[in-house]
Amino acid sequence: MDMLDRDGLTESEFLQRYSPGDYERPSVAADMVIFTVTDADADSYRKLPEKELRVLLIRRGGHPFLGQWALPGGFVRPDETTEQAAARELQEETGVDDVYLEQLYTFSDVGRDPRTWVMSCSYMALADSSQLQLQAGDDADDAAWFKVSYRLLRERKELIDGGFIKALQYELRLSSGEVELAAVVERTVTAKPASTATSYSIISNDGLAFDHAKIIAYAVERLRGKVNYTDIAFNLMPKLFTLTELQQVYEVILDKELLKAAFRRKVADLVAETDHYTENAGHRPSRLFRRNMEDYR
Amino acid sequence: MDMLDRDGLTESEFLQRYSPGDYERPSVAADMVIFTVTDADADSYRKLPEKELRVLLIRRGGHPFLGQWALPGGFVRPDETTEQAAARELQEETGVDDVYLEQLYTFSDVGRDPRTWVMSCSYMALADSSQLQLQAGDDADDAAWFKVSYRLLRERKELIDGGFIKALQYELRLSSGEVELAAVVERTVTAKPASTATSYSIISNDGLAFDHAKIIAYAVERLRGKVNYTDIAFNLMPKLFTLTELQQVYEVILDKELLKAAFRRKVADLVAETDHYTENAGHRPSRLFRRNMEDYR
DNA sequence: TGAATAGTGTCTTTTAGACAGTATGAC
DNA sequence: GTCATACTGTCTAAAAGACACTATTCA
Repeated sequence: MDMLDRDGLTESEFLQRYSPGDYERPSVAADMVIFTVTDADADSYRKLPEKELRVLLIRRGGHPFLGQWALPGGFVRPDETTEQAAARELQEETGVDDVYLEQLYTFSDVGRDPRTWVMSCSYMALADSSQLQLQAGDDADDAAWFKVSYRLLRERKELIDGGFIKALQYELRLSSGEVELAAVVERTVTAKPASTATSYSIISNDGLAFDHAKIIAYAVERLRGKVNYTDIAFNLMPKLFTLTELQQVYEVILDKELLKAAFRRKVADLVAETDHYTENAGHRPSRLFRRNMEDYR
Repeated sequence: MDMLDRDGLTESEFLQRYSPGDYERPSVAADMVIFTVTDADADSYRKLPEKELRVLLIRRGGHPFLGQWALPGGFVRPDETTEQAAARELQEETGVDDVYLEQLYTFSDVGRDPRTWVMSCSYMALADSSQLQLQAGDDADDAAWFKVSYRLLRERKELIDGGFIKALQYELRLSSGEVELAAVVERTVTAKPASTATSYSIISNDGLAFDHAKIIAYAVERLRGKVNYTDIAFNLMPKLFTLTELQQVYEVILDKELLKAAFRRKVADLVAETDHYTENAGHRPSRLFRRNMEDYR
C-alpha cells in the first residue's frame, strides 16, 4: 500500500512513528466456568448413580473478596488471545488441555473489581470428569468442584406503555461438601416499541466473589440453550458411554426428566454403537456407544 | 468484612494501598455491526419492492487501512461498560439511541490492529430503517450502508484419527452504489475424541479494514441463528407492517424463500392485527400488524 | 378484466410426547 | 424368581412442509 494520509505518510511510516496515547486502559481477565458431570454416591450397588453438574471454584486467599469463592482465571497477556489465556489457566488449574472451550460474554460493569478497571472475558469449558483429578486442594489454592443447581425462583411481567418488562429471578446454588453458596440472579427483558433489551443483575449473593454469580448463571443458560440443538454434551462424556448415561447428562443440564424412547430417537444419529457392554451391574448390561463422527450435520 | 489477609490488612486497607501494576494492558474497542432492512427500487409500481439487508460501514480517513471500510466503533472509557460505549458510538454515527443492541464476541487475535494491542468487543445493532437517515456522507466521515450477501462457497470435510475437520467457506459481499467489497471467511470445526473446537479465519479480503470481515460474518450468523427461535426480527420492523413485509425480512436474513402459509402460522402469536391497511398499491391492500406484546413466551 | 398481491384451507410429512410392553443379567 | 435397568413398539399430538384455492384492489 502506498496511500498517503493527511500528513503525507505511508502506512509503514505511520506505524513506525505511532505511539499509543496515555489514556487509561483496562486489564482484561479470562475467567472460566469449567463444567463437568460426576456420579453421586449410589444408594445401593444395584441402582445407577445419579449425575451431578459441577463447576470448579477457587477460594480466594487475598483481598478483595478474601475467603470467598471465585472462578479460575487470570489476566490476558499481550502475546496471546483471550482464548489462549483461558486455555493456559485451564491447564494450570486442572492439568488438562484438550477440552471444549467456548467464549461466553465480556463483562465490563464499572466497579465490578474494586481494585481497578478490569473486564472479564468469560469462557465455558466442558470436560469429561474421568480425565480430571477431582480432588480439592490440589494446588496451594483451595479449589473445589461445586454441585450446581440453577432454578427459576420468581417470574414477574408488567405491561408498560406500548411494551412490557419481564423479570425472571433464578436461584443459583453451589455446594461442595459442607460449603454452600447461593445467589439470586435476575434476567430482565425490557420490550419497548422500538427495541428490546436484556440485562442481568445480581439480586443477592452469599459467598461468590466479584460478579461471578452472573457469569455462572450466564454459562448455565448457554449450556442449557445449546444442549438441545448441538452435540455440545458429548464434550462432557467419556469415550464410551451408555445411552442412559448420555440421557442423564442431558437431564442434569436441563434440570428436567426426559422420556427414554424420545431421547433415543433424538440422539440416534449422533452416536454409534460398539460391541462393548457394561459389566457387573446388578441388572441387565447396557450397550456402550461412542460419538458418531461419520455423519455430522 | 473484617477478614485480614496475610499482611494483616482489612479489605478497605488493602484497597486504599492498592496500586495497579505496570504490566501491559490492551485497549478495548466497541465495534458495531448495525443492521437495517431497506426497500430496493421496485421494477414496477405494481410490484412490491424487495428487501435488502444492509450494514453501516465507515471509510477510514487515516492509517492504518487508509481508504478501506471499517465498522463504526470507538474505545471504551473507564467510566462506562462496553455496551454503553457501543450505544454512545451508535448515537454519534446514526443519531438514534433506542435500538436493539446485543454483544457478539470479543476478538483478540494478536496483531489484529497493527498499531498496538487492541481487543474488539463487538456488538450487533438492529434498527428500523424508517428511523434512520440512510444518506451516506452524513458526517465528515465517509459513511455508507452496504447491502449484505453471505453465502456458503465451499464445504470440505475430512476424517482424521478418531474425529474430523469440517471447513465451511462463506463469501461475504458488501455493495453500496459503485463500491464492492468482498471477503471469504472460513469456519473450521475440529472434532477430536475429547473435544470439539470452532475457529474463524479470513481467507481473502478486499476492502475491509482490520478483521472486520470476520466480525460481520459472525454477526450474520448470529442473526440467522436467532431469527427462527426469537422475536429478534421485530427490531428491524417499523411499528406497523404487513405480514408479507415481515416474511420478506425473515427471507432476506435467512437468504431463503419461505412458504407463506407456514410462515403466517409461525408468527401468528407474535403479531397483533390492527384495523389499518396499506393503500394505493397496484393490488389488493394488506392488513397492517404490530408486534404482540401481550402474550410473550 | 387482469395483474399482482392478500389471505385461507387442507393434505402430507416429520417430529415430539406418552406409555406400555418385552428382554436380560446378577443375585 | 425378583429386582433393576435395557431396549423397542406403537399410538397420539403437535409442528412443519407443500400446494392449491379464493379474495380484493387498482389501473
